[in-house]
Order: sequence, then C-alpha cells, then structure tokens
Amino acid sequence: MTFRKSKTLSNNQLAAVARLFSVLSEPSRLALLQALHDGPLTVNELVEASGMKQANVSKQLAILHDNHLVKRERDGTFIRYEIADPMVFSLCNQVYGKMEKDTKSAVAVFHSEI
Amino acid sequence: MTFRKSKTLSNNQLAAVARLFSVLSEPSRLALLQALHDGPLTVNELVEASGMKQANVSKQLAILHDNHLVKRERDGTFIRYEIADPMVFSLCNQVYGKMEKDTKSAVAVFHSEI
DNA sequence: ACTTTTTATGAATATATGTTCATATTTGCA
DNA sequence: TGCAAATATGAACATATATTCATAAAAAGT
Repeated sequence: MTFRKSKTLSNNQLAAVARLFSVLSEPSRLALLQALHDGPLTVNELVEASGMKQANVSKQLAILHDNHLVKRERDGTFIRYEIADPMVFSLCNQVYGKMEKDTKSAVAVFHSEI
Repeated sequence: MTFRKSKTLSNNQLAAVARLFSVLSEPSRLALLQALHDGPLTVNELVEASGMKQANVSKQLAILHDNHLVKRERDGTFIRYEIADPMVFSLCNQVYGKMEKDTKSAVAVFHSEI
C-alpha cells in the first residue's frame, strides 16, 4: 500500500472535504450505507431495512448519490441502489476504531485519577 | 498493515461514528486541524493562522478537544493546542483522494456522453 | 489588590438540514 | 388510455449549530 504525501488544502478544498464528511455525519445515511453492505437493494427494501419513511429514504439516497457514495440502476419500476465506493466502510471502521481506543483510554484515566 | 473485519454497527454505534464525522464536517475545524499539522500552536496563533475570531476559535477547539482530536497544555497564560491523533490527516487525505477521483471520472463521463 | 494578557463562555442571531405529509413523476401492464 | 406500484419532490416544521458580541475566568507581573 502506498501513501500520498499529506498536502496543504486550500479553503475550497477543505470545504469540499468537509462537505463529504457532513454526508457521513448523519446516522440515517450511515444506516442506509450499512444496509447496502452485502449488496444492492431497492428503495422499498431499504425502507424496510431501516425503518425510515419512504420519503426520507429517497432524500437521503439522493444525497448519497449526489456525493458519489451510491450508484443506482433502474429495473422496471424499481430502482436498485448499490455502494459506489467500499472505501466508506474503511472510513467508518477507522473512525469507530478510534472511538473504541478513546473510550478505553478514558476508562484508564478514570482508574488512574483521584 | 492489518485490517479489522467490517462489523455491523448498532444504532448507537452508528450515531457515535456519525458524531465524529460531524466534527470533521466543518471547514473551520478542518482549517484549525491543518494549522496544527506541523506542531502545537496557541489560541492566538490559531486566530492569526485561520483568520477566525477568537471566540469562534476557542469554541471550535473545545469541540475538537471534547472529541479527542486535539490535546491542550497550559503554559502560563497561554494554552497550547496540539493534534491528538494524526489519523485525522489520513482520513482527510482519503476523502480528498476520493473526491479527486470522482471529479476526474465526472470529466470522463462528460466527454463520453452526448 | 490591580492590571494586563490569554482564553473561555453566555446570549442572540442566522442558517442549514433532517423529517414528515401530501402529491407528483415514472414505469409497466391490462 | 387508464391504473397500479415504486420512487422522487415541494412545502412546512422543528432542531441543531456556526458565528459574533460582550463579558467572564484564569494566570502572571507590578
């Protein structure tokens, strides 16, 4: 695996990065992405899987699609959504891993304080 | 480098992950993190580096600190902030890399359409 | 104690956006 | 063409939060 050198980003670039993070900052959207983890699903299937209202599912899917996180494909009256870039799972896992680490060391601090 | 198996996250875990993404979803906070890239800075130095008002810098730093993205250390009347986890730069670079890829393929689509 | 410097915080405002309801749009079929 | 099913979208509402101003809190020096 090769790593790119860390570059200083312009204000516009920072705004663009922030925008993608903000797409991932909504639990409902993360739930939809996770539901799509094992393969494509239609909107109705995502409604069932997530427990969200159909209107909301469509809107959040539109946001994910606009930001190239999911692809869609028409199949008759159905529309099948699919993960566009598995990298999102890597991102989520890294963040979750950091949180686990933080809470563990928080416990350690708690035990060593006083 | 070893990779952890992708786990299904509960609603609470998704909410926690979303929360950390939301911390990274503000250009002002990303700018502060980037300013800290090459080493610790005081609040005033960050005010100068970012062009933001002091009150805002303090508030955004508090959010970063609450979420374990920066550490702070008192030095007289100064308080020096420092990156707590360089992993944030890795996250930003991954996201920025994806965006670059997306815009490139968008250009490709534009050229092949019509 | 008082003053100065540095940082944090409360109140107020503006803005963005997630959610829902109702309805439009699209597609397939009779 | 008309109907039914699947999906998208506009309006309305509620909520969250970034930003600024004014001021408080903390620390150092005189």
